[in-house]
Amino acid sequence: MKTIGIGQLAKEVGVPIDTVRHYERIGLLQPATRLASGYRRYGEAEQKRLRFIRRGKALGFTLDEIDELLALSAGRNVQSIRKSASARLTDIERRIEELNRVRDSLRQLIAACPGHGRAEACPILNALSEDAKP
Amino acid sequence: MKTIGIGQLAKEVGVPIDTVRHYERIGLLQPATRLASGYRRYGEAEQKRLRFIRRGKALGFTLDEIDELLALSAGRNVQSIRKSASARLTDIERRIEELNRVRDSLRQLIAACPGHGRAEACPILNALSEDAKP
DNA sequence: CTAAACTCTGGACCATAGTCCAGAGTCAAT
DNA sequence: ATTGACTCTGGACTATGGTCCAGAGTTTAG
Repeated sequence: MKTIGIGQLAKEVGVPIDTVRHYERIGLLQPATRLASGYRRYGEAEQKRLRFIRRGKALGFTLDEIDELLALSAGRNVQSIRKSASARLTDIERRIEELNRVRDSLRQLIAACPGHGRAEACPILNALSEDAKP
Repeated sequence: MKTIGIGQLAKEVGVPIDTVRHYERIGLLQPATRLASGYRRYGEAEQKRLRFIRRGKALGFTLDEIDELLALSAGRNVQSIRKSASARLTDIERRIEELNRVRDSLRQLIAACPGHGRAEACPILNALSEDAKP
C-alpha cells in the first residue's frame, strides 16, 4: 500500500499538520502505520477520513458529532445518519433565527443613530443602558 | 448610597453569582465598595453596567467588545460607538450567510436521503465521503 | 444566641479547537 | 557525506466564557 507522511497528508487535504496530530490525540484519526523511526504514515482510508472531517466541519458539525457520524458511517446505519443530520439542521436553523433577531436589532439601532452629537441621542447606547430590566 | 450584595445583584440582573465574580476577575465590573469583612457592595451604577454587559452579550458582542463599548460610552463618543456596532453588524451578516449555506446543503442532503437502505444511496454519507478534493 | 443563609479567596477545571515550542532524531537530495 | 527539510514527543499555552470547590468567616432572622 502506498502511504504518505503527515506533511503531505496535511498539504493534500488542506489542514495544518498540528491539527492532524491534534485529531490523533483526541482519537479522531490514527495513522495507518508508523515507520521504525516513529514517523506516521497514512493511506487512502485515512486521507478520506480526514477529508470527511474537514467537510463535516464545513457543514457546522463539531468534532464530537463528526466522530459519531464516522461511527455511524462505518456501521452503515443510514437511518441514524439521517437523524443526526436532521438534528444538526434544526440546530442551525435555530442559530440563524437568533442571529436574524440580533441583526434586525442592530440595523434598527444603527439606522437610528445620527453618528454624532449628544450621547443621550444615541439609540445604541440607550439600548444598552436602558433602565428597564429586560 | 444604597448598596446591595453580590447575591442580590446577581438575582436582580439575572446573571449567576460566579459570573459576576468572573467579570470582576477580568476587569469588567468592579464592586462600588467592600464591607470591612470583604463583602462586595454594588450601587446603581454597577447594576446598570452589569445590565449593559448582559444586553451586549444578547446582541452578540464579545466581552472584549463590550468592554470597549463601555469605554466609548464613558467617553460619550457616539461616532465610535456607531462604528463599532456597524462592524458587529457586518460580522453577524457574514455569519448568517455562512449558516444559510450550511442549512441549504443539509436540507438538500436530508431531502435526498431515503432514510433507509444501502449506505451507498445515502447522499449525506456521499457528500462527506466524496473523492473530490473540495 | 443560634442556626441558616450568605460570602470570601484562589485556584482548578470544563468545553472547543487548535497552536506552538524545544530539543532530538530522521529522511531525501546533491 | 552533508545539508536542509521534515518529523518526533509531550506539555504548555491560546481564546472564550464561564463553573465549581473547600474551608473559613459573616450576616441576618427568629
